[in-house]
Amino acid sequence: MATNILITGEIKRTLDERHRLTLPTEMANAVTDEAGNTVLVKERAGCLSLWRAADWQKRLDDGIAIIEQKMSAGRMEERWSEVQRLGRLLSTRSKEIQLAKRSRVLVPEGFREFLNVKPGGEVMIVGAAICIEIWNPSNWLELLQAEMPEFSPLFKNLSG
Amino acid sequence: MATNILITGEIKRTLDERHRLTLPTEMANAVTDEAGNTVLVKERAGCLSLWRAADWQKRLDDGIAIIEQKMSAGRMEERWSEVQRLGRLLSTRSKEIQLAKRSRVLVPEGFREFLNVKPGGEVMIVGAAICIEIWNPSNWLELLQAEMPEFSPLFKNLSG
DNA sequence: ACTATTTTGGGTTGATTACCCACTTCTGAA
DNA sequence: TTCAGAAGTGGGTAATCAACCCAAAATAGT
Repeated sequence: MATNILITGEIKRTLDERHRLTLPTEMANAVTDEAGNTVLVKERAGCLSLWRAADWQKRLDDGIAIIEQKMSAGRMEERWSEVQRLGRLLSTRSKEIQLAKRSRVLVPEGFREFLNVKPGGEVMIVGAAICIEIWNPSNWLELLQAEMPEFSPLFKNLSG
Repeated sequence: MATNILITGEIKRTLDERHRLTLPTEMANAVTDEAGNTVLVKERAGCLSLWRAADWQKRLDDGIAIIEQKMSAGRMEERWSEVQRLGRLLSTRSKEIQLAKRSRVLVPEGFREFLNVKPGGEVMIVGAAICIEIWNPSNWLELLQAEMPEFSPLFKNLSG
């Protein structure tokens, strides 16, 4: 459950008929904190990510700090609505869950349309260093095609 | 019933024929104070919010403080309109209610048109950190589309 | 005061999910 | 190649909870 190890790897899995998905055990452990909690996040259309709840909290705190900083310059009246706004957006974007048997995710209602993979369909599970991402295969391909050109020269340099 | 924990979560519910709707128990507890009171507030067209009575009071007090501050600095004519505005706010914007058993809210007369959801229709219930909000689904979608673009870059920066 | 209508609380049902177990597949060692 | 253990998959079952329905209570109207 060490966090100082980067989460890596890419694997294809299928979503079962009940919207469940088994993660590679190693990855599952990496996104489960001491309390057994994980946070599921809507990243972009066709992509969800999973975080150790503790790590996510930290990221969130940083975000709040920035907003507070901005707010302190503004009027008191606006503080309330800003906090409200942040909370609201957080609610749509993320949800705390726990993995069944420590390695199976149930993709909850509301996250399903976002991922846009039908039960029985395939997803890509990708380690993204600090979290893992669950991709709709076609969105994943799209991203690769867009980003590979930048990545490729880098890769050439390293191997040359 | 701690206030230092953010209220989060997003869920779709339906309004019954009697203008009632059941909240998730956890959320219901979060907006109910020791005396069992909750305040229902007209937030904007298509959106109502629910507060622990004590928290709402605090927000009101902050608002009053600002108005007093403005008034003492401002001209006489502004006094009246501000006072008038405050009065309207107090009498029409919010109402103290209590949740029925099983965490059921009755949306009172006067708040119904504001929410603009027909009995039998659907609403989104959204945790907004310090309160929970009840949204007309189409207004909710509208807001998300408007605010998501500004929200996402903020978080992108944090992970980079 | 009695009836009709609305409001409120409580019970029921059906769908969803958590939990569990059994079967299959994969991996690595002998 | 075979075997043992781990990893992954599928599915049955029980518990949970929202939506619905109904009965009791409250309110209004005549």
